[in-house]
Amino acid sequence: MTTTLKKPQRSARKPKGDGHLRRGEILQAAERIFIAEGYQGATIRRIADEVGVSSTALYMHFRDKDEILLEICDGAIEELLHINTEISGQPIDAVARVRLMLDAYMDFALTNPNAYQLVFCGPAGLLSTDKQQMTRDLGDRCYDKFVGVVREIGASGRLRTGNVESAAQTLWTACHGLVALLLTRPTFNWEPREDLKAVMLDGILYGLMTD
Amino acid sequence: MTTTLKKPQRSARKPKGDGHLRRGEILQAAERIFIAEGYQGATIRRIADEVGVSSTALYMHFRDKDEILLEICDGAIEELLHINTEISGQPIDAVARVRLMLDAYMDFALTNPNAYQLVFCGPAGLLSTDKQQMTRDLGDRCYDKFVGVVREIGASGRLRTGNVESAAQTLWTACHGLVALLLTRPTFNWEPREDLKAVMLDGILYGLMTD
DNA sequence: GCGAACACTAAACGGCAATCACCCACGGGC
DNA sequence: GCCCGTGGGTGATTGCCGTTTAGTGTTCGC
Repeated sequence: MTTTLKKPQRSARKPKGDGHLRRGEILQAAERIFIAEGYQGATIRRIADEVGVSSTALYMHFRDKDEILLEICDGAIEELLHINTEISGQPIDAVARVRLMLDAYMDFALTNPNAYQLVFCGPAGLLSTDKQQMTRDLGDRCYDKFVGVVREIGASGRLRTGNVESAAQTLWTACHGLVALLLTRPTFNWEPREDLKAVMLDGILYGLMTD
Repeated sequence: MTTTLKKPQRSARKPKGDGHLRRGEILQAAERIFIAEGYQGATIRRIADEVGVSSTALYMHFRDKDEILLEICDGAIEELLHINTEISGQPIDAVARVRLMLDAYMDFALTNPNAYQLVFCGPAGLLSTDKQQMTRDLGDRCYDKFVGVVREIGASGRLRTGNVESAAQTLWTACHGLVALLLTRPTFNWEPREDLKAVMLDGILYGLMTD
């Protein structure tokens, strides 16, 4: 029991100079490139160059490329979860909380376009499902916060149509559609973003719930 | 054995076909693979193998890979344009026509998932804008048909909120959001598709227009 | 001091889109 | 009957990509 442990020294051994910093450096460099140039531009070699190490070195700290980018996305989504948690606890009308959440969701997408697209717009097979598990869990927790408030509305009989789940999924996907197309088709002749957000929120909340 | 033959077994090489026949063969093979395996799976080599020619031969008939796949998408979108044109001319209430169009749009996306994702969900920089010109034009004509009907509704004072353009864009993007997430996150715990479509259409039409 | 773990590297692998330098059967003008 | 331009075709190559392998020097616990 007390002997022949595989990794006892690993934790006992204090990380020396560079080792424990490297991971953070990689994440920072990857985030810069990813934000500036998106998924296609954030190649292993570019990131490694930015850090000043060989591309192989990245595999010391991450299993593969997607793990790096998804960890960046996780950071962003944690922010969203925090926002949702805060809104969910506010002592205001449930519909107002739903509106705040959806508004924050759209703002989140527009402020983190590359992270949002990677997580929510990525073609079905681009990222393998199991690698996304962590990110998915975070997203699900955001969704759960959201459903909780919609459930309140349903419990007080204010859902105009559908059940709680279908109403929540409709609200979510509608807002997703707006920001997704704003991001992926920037050359389209869009009305002002704030106008579209307002029309979307007014319309869909009015359409699905009663005051 | 016969002599003086360099490559007697070269029957693998296709008999010479006229240029335009070969072009059609390539499109058909590409469509099969594209439908079955999506953008990532439809590589130049796979398509060329399927046709039975070298990968280089594809560049005789198409400028690059995207031109092949976009031409497939164009065919699909032409169908949608045809459907929209038919609906647009039907002698029924304008709101009913809008509903039919949106319903057809979502059906189109769900029956042509890969084409839909390539055209409407593709990350901002995946396909260069100019290569998509033809496809974009087709999409715009579909949208124009749609806006035309929304304009009728606006002209008769039945828009509850926003102007014609923002209402049309809101309706379109909301429906896009639903099908886009249904396609890209197939493992999510969705309500039945038909239920979601109904709640979305009921909700958003009720929210944006009066009867 | 020594062996093991660590942080890292150069080189290579296989796959991708795209390009290059050819090759050759065909058909019209001579 | 011969010549030759041309269009459809090819294998080799380029230059990316993510990832793997084998190896190098430094450092640390013992």
